[in-house]
Amino acid sequence: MVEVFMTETPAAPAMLDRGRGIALWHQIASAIERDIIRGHWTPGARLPTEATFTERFGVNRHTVRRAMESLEQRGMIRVEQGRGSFVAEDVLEYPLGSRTRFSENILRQKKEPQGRILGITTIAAEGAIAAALGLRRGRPVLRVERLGMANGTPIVIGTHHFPLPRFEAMPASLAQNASITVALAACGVRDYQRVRTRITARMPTADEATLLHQARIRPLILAEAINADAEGRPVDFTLSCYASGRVQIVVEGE
Amino acid sequence: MVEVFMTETPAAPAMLDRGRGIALWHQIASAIERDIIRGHWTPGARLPTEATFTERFGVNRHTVRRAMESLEQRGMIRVEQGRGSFVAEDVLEYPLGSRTRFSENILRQKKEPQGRILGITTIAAEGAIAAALGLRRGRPVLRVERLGMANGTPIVIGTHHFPLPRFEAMPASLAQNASITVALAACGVRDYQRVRTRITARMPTADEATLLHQARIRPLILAEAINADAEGRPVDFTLSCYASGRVQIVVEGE
DNA sequence: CCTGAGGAGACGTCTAGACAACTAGATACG
DNA sequence: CGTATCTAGTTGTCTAGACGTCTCCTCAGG
Repeated sequence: MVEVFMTETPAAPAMLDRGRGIALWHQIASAIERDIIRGHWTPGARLPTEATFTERFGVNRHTVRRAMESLEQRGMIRVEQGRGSFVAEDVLEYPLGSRTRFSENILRQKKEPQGRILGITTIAAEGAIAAALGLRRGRPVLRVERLGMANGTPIVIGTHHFPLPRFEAMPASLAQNASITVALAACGVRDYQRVRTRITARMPTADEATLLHQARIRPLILAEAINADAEGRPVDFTLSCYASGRVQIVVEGE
Repeated sequence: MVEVFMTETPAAPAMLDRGRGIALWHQIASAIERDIIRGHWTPGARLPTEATFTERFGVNRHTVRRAMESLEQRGMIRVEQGRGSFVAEDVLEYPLGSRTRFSENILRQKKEPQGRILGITTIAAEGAIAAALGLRRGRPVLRVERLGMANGTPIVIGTHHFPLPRFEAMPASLAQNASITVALAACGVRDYQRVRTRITARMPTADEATLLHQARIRPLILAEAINADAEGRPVDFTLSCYASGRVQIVVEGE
């Protein structure tokens, strides 16, 4: 996770009004909230430590902890033992339906979708991949690893599998536009639909945690999905890893 | 409010497992929760004091306070400075619509409606009463004060005003059945509808607080309503006081 | 170069005391 | 009999210290 330390000083100790009927912890919470709303710290940014706030506000550490607790209770910040406190980030709602499209999902929530191709390799389809795509084991498939982002914030790592040679033109398209939908169109698949999605969760690898800008202790949401073309032929078998702290899967009735 | 002190002892200090990785405050909160769920304390009952729990569990008062705070956060209990902690009570949803009927509202939420007539007097209609009922000032009206309950718990004090002599048979009916709807039917009004409802809030008098089993610091929700018969003639002008901690008015579009 | 251990930083828990603020009940006075 | 005051009970706030637990980074050894 990208952690930002702002240099501007937030609310000064002078702001605290002892004996005015408003608890110190409440004043401190309000001051921190004001700075968050004012943009001193952006979503995801790490807040100063308890010790720092203790010094700044000139109060006991437990008083600061009481203030932080109230902010966390309101969903404004996130406190993690051993790591620090962070400004809460918006949780993205990610609907999974028959016509799931990454860019559309992101645009619908007024965010800018971006994609970055992490790697393209050709592998032999085995096990679940072959089964899902209806291929004989050993047949070649194009494996595309893609990082999906919303407003520059990593959201999902998608590992796609496309049968070859049908989709051999994919790499050329992806080189110009990191959109799976556009690349599929370039290969003659102008429309496709979700056949099935399976959702589970697991802990991320170090690389996945780094790519998704999340703590290694934060689980991933995994979605295993099959997409088919208009004729019902499987075109894509995808394994997606979502940053669980930042994405919430919404499964609607189909 | 009726406050009940159970004689049975809840979770004993022996239940606490120090050094087992589960925080003491969490164990205490779970023990209290278990006793609430088990029925040791009924909704509305006052819980033992912080000092009592401190003794029972053999821990510091702040540890107990941390446990109580977590229970309050989950809506399981209600903590009031200077008074004590109470088991939270279900909040009754009370819809106000064109066909508001006390008994139907209560039954719809699977509770047993009860009524108790507090008093019946004849007064001269003045001010708002005369205006609302379309009467000349000074005309006699029957004033009926009624306590509405759900499962024996007081919900509302309703002060009804019925024009005389049209409703002179009301007392006889109410003597047998404390139902306003039944009494109106006995006087020939088989159906009626809400004309208008005005909602506001105020602090209760000592008597009202006692009747509604609530603290004097807890405000009342007031509803001022006019009901009319099928011909549109006003039949009832009602002032209702609802226990705000136990009732939530739901106003639907008409 | 990779892995493990150690140390430093940061939050979590528990104890303890003191005083503030609120509430309820009892008592006294008009 | 009603009102005001006082006292005791109960929760709220703030301070303070000590130690536990988690995380991350650095360094040393294989």
